[in-house]
Amino acid sequence: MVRAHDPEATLALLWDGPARPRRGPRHNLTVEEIVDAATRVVEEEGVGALSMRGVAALLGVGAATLYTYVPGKAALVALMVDTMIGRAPLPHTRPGTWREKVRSWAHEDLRSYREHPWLIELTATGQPVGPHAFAWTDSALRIFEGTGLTAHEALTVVETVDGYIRGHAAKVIRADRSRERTTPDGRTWNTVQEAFLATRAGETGRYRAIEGLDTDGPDPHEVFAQGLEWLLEGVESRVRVASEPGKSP
Amino acid sequence: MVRAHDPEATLALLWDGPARPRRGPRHNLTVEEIVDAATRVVEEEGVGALSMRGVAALLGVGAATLYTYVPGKAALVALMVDTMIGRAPLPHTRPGTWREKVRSWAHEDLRSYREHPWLIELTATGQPVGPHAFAWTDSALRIFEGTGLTAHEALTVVETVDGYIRGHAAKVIRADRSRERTTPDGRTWNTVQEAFLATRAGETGRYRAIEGLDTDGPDPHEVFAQGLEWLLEGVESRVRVASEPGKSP
DNA sequence: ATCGTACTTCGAACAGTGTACGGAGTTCTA
DNA sequence: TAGAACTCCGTACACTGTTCGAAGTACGAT
Repeated sequence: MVRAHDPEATLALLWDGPARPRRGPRHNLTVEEIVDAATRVVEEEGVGALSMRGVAALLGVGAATLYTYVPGKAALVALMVDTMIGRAPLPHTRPGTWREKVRSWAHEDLRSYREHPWLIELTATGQPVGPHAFAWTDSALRIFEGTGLTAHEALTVVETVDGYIRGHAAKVIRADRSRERTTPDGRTWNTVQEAFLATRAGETGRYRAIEGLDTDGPDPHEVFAQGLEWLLEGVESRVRVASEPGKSP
Repeated sequence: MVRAHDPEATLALLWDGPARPRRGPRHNLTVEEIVDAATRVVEEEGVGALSMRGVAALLGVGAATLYTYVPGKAALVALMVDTMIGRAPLPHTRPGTWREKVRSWAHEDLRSYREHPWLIELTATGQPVGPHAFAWTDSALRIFEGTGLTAHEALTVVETVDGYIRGHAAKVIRADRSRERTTPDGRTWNTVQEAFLATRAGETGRYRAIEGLDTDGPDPHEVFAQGLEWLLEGVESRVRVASEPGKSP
């Protein structure tokens, strides 16, 4: 197979699928089977458990065999991510005004990231853009057709919201994990840290702003929802200006 | 030393420093020296190059020695991160209105993440909260003293903006990297991908929204700045309501 | 029908990784 | 002055992604 550190090989695989060879023995596996197996691994055991050897073993082949299907682990991850993006509903097909469409896309996205945290973890490094990601962006742009925004402006909004979602998805996932993860003696990481910080926060009037908090901090999911409305309010004022001069209705 | 997978040991080290032992030979190193060395490694060679063996070698000791100073790699990372946070100026000391303070904190933060990408990469997993992070949050809350927002509401705003910044910092860093990283034959990853996608985008009217883009997409840094203003506009409308009834001026 | 070539499969090896263990040497306390 | 408590660290364990080369297979061209 082609060099591992060449994005071109990964792009070709993402967009055109495997090149069918004209000689030699038949493949016993397909790229899809490998992607499925790898996805099963991260879904059940987390990103840390994803290894070429592990995936190969799951499929009953040797580790080196995978390299005839896929240029390397990074490409496999890119395939996993793009496949997953392909499962999400396209944003422009959602009902309602542009604002309702964006809101429901954002909430659906967050839900999906929480359910499949590996999606956030594995896209942190930045994959080559696959066909599903590309089509998704095209669909997101269409949300703003008829608002008077240029394509450039619409993409600015989409990227803004996407960045917002991903930043907060990471926050929510961290909170989820610290509530799930336990110390050897059975307490959660969350309670350990909360208890520890409580002893420090009360110290003689340092941190006086934090003392003003009656309860614990706000729930990350509520923060997400509230902040999203603030962001959309700002976008809305921009859209109002764009639709004024008498362009599209 | 104490168990590696116990956050309590890390918290104690972060907040109280190393426990001074009453017997045995003196230490030849300090925790700070180790944290400095580790920071030097990630600063110069990236997160991928951070290893206990590497840090130990830099300090002229055996790898196992580090474990008498620090419970494990995760704790070392937590120390690195909190130390770095301690170097940032406290947000409430910035000049101007609350909005100007938030804006300058956000831009300064992005600049810092770009300069030290490891900060984003290493905080993705979620560290225990250290004293500098805690003090930083306290300071951020003070920005909203006198706005009529409750501490709870103020923290919602702070967390909202923080999530926004981090999501977009990740985006900007990815863009930076794809502009820097080159294939064996000298082209950047960015140009390779752009060229590839150009051949696909032109295909017979699929992706018609993307075709509407005259130039390349917007610069991630501009997206960040623009979206931040939108977000702050939404927050401002909330603050206006809070300051109306005649609470604080 | 045969030969060479392109191909798949995969064991082995390379250069790493974090961390546990146990022995040797050192320092302070009782 | 004995021994406990400590530091230092070589070694080992169970891993990682990826490359290489040998062995076997299927097809295209002759």
